Amino acid sequence: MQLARSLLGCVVVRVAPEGTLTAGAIVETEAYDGPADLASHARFGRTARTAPMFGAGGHAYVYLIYGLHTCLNVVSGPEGRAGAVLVRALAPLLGEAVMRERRGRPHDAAARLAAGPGRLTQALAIGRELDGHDLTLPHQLWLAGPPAAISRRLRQDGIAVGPRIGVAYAGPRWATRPWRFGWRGHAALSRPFPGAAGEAGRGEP
DNA sequence: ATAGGGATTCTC
DNA sequence: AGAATCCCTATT
Repeated sequence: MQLARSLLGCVVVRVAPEGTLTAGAIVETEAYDGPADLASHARFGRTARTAPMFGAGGHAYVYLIYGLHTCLNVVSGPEGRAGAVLVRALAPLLGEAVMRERRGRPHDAAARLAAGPGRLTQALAIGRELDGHDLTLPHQLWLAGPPAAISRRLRQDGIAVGPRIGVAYAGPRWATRPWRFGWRGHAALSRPFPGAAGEAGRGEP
């Protein structure tokens, strides 16, 4: 959970094989724990797919969801201890035009280009070939610490906390755990946080 | 071998 | 509200 919080404001840098550079600041994350966490892919123990989750921290865990979308995770903790943070949304910093072209949606607002785990990986051209990739080295895909200006703005706006998305199957105990973190009020959030100002749910009688 | 389901997104 | 889509997991 510490990692999920501290990743907010950090910059994801991607250099695609063609040399195309894209980058964005993380505005939303979700924490997933080890085998005890019934919402985590680690709940079945170590398998071929989830092996990176059990590996050394600072590496990527990239998987395919719903047969169509790719999700990027940052592995946490020491080797042997499963855990990862899903990166759910980025605020674009570099390569907006490239992201828009990759998304194939010319009319999308800049802040929406990487708002959501699937959109994010599409905008940065992150595929399963990067599964297990070391994110601490400046090669292909890596993480940079939060720039001072971004860090300052994040501090001013605050961090919103809420339950994780799409994990109802894990049962109430795990589905309601407040392990989703976001830059409060940011336009690049994948969706609003419950109780967050500015966007209410359905009207209440 | 095969069935069931999903850390999503877009359109109707 | 519902489809698209395919890999992973579990079961036979």
